[in-house]
Amino acid sequence: MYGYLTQIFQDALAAIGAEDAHLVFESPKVESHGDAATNVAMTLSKKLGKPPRTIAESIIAALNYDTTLVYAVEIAGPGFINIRLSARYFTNGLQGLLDEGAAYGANTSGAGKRANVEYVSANPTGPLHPGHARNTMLGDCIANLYRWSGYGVTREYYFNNAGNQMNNLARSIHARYRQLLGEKDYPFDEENGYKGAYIFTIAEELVKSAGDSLKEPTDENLSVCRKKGEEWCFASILNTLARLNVKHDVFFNEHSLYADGKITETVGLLRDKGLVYEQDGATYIRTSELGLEKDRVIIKSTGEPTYRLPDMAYHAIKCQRGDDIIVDIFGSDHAEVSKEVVAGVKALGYDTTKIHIILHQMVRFVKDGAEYKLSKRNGEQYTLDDLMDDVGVDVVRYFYSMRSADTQLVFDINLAQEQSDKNPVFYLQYAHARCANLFAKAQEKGVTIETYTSLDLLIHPAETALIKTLLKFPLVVQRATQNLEPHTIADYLRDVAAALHVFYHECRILDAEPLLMNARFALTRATQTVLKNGLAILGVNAPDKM
RNA sequence: GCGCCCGUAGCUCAGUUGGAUAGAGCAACAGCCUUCUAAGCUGUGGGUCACAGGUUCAAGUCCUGUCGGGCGUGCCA
Repeated sequence: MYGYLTQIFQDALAAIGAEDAHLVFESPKVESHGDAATNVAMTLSKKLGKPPRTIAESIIAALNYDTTLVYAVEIAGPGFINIRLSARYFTNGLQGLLDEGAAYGANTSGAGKRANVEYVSANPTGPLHPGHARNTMLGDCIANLYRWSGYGVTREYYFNNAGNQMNNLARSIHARYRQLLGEKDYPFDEENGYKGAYIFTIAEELVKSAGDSLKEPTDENLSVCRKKGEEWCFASILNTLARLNVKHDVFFNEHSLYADGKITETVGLLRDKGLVYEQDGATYIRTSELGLEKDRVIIKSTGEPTYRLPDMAYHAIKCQRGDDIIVDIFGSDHAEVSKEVVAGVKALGYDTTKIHIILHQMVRFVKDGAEYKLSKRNGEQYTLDDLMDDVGVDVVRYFYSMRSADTQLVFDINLAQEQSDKNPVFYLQYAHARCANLFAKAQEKGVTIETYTSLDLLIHPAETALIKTLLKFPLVVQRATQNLEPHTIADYLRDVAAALHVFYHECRILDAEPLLMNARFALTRATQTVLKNGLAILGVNAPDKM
């Protein structure tokens, strides 16, 4: 939107010998401040040793612009330069929007580059619960943003089907299996075991397929339980993700790191750097020498690595792949670990500046005004599937995408369940459906709109306000990508919907004069396009009817 | 104790990388449907931006401290 302005201002700045100035435009909150404003004169004050307003005057004097696009340029306040654009500037932009259509909002800043986004990465020890959705949505939307910025994107899922957690799963299943065979008092590890009802489901399937042949808790039988559990849980997770319309390109099994010797290799490399020592039978990494709080165990005295070590080996592999950007999504409980992993990978000599770690705060659930616990004492648990059943996929996707990652978000189950105007996602979808409905109505009446010819007629305040909002979309996408903040898309789309509703309310479309009707349909199509494209980034449907 | 994240309207949250008069939704109140979808629009009330200092032309935003919350501080992940 500020492309032309940037160009003419850069020329003017060069003319006064300040070509390296930091030039930024913003859209003023107050209408009397014009359509675009820059504080560049104030930022130059110190460097040039002149008062801001004087600098602003010389910039304006050096400014050459097309008067059919720029209506007025003036100095205001302490030294702001306010620019008022002419209607033509906006209608040109609107025409560009219509020409780009489904691609409007995309940019090519990532052309030829590759981004790897790792998210979800839940181990196959149970169904996904609503807390997992935050990680999932952040990752999925960020991956979408990279795609809109022209990157080649790989969506990756890292999982571990070995180790302690899986052993617990196997023992839990086996205990439930024995209980189902009639031994009601067969001991279940209440402290470490998985208490969910799904464990009974898995055990029941084992009873059906294997009878009582797995009765003894031998390594062999437990391994059958583990395998069955893994398959069941993974199927459950993939099914949930499919409902959410989340699809990964790569599933990376932690176990492969052992098979390929990457674990031993990584320890060896760290040892060569003098970063490894033994104590009390365990192997430590000197993270305290890498700027962190203390040293950490990477191999337990039992000989098993802790989660840090495979994570380091995994990230080393990710760094070797040649992606330009590597994104990891973690809950804030992984904050310390992620620092350790990055420090370790950096110590191995990799460029860790391309690793971006998104830490998100936890989600609290509220129902009927009180804290809602996802897992009950009796082993029953509220899953992400349950949540989708209760509120719908679009609501889930939107609610988890609408907040910044660093807020401790409160998920109000009642509000999400509300199929009414209280629910913010419907506000956006309704706006899109309204646009679609206008075209449907036009078709009914036999009105055909093939080309848009008279955009200059769009001069109603509600129309220009809407156009201005629509033209910000590419900038919003760019910023959201750069900052890895998908929630700004959700915020922006609310503005678009609000502007559309005002336009719809104040301007008749179908019964306007033919030329004006044509122009208003152009604006309607443009709005529909932005809503659809924006919702696509969030992965939320844009229905034609509601 | 220490580290990280946070504290903005009654509630849930934005806040354009330090800009002009701090915004939105919900909740409350008052209006608008014989007219393209009222899941909409318009208006009103609601704030010591946790608190105290500091940095500068300018601070919700940056720095320091205090208070309050979350998460870490495992040879769990």
